[in-house]
Amino acid sequence: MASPGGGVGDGSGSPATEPHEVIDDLLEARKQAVMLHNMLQGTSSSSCVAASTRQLNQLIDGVMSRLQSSSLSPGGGGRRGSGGRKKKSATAVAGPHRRSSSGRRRSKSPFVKTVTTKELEDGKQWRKYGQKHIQDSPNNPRSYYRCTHRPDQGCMATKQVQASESNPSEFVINYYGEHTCRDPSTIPFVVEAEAPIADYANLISFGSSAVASTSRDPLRQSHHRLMAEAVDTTPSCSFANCHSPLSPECASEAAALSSSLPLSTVVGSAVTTPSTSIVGSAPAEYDWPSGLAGGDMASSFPSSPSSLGFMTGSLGSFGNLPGDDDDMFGFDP
DNA sequence: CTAATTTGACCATG
DNA sequence: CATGGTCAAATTAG
Repeated sequence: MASPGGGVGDGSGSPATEPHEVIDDLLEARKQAVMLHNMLQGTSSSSCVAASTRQLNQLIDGVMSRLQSSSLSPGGGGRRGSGGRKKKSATAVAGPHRRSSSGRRRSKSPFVKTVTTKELEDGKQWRKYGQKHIQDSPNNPRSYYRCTHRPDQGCMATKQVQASESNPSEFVINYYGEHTCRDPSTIPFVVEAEAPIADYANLISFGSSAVASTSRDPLRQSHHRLMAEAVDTTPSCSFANCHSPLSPECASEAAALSSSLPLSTVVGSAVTTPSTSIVGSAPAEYDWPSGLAGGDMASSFPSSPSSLGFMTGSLGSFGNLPGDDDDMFGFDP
């Protein structure tokens, strides 16, 4: 059903929660996430072992309940057409054009990365799906691309390419979303994740464990491992300091973690061009295209290490903590 | 033939 | 209502 772009039939029921309630929940969730983050980061050796498990569970519980309750529930079906699409001249006319789309607008700086470069190649495969003249620069139309693997892998990454007004030889590229696809040719590692990973799944997946568990996504075998990598910065710290004598597993798992760590962190090398300036930002409220709610965006694959130096954080939704830590994203020029 | 692009229409948001 | 993002039929390229 609900295949991307397909039927998406009705936007019927669904009580549509009040926006401020949503924000409220999100704020609360964020607050707790911050606390969680602080706990993980500021592991004063004693508090690590003592306070940890229970309080962490409580916090995560709180965050999850907030994220799952009221507004953000995946099944709620608030997303897509949000009510009713009206479809003008198709229903019975059967004219040359049958529209069943919903143009959703993206304004509000979303999870976007802006890159100015001369090179259009970035190592990924994009399919152009639109082009528009925009007010901003009438001379240079904006082209809309999305990942080629969207239909088969559900990769929701998109980008907008536009020639720079000031520098016609350069292009301003906006990247939206993250690649959940993988290059079939360059699969660096095969993951046979089983037992120990489950812990991380619980730890990391806040909203997604519940959500993703019902997902019909066929290729989420390796998610856990990858997610573990994505969050590496924080938990590895706590693991390292924790080294509780009670759990040898902790150490071994930490080792496993850190060993897989560099994979996702060091990739920023072969990006695209010698000189690219990145002006990216990761604002607060960005509702992913179909991520949390749609249930068909499967957490995150870092994609092929050779091409993507950005968007490695699966926790991007929580990414902007008020402090100064955007280390969750691998945005390092 | 299949896959990618072009292009105009549709539609949500401000 | 204007603007911008997306869809999908039609067209072109491989």
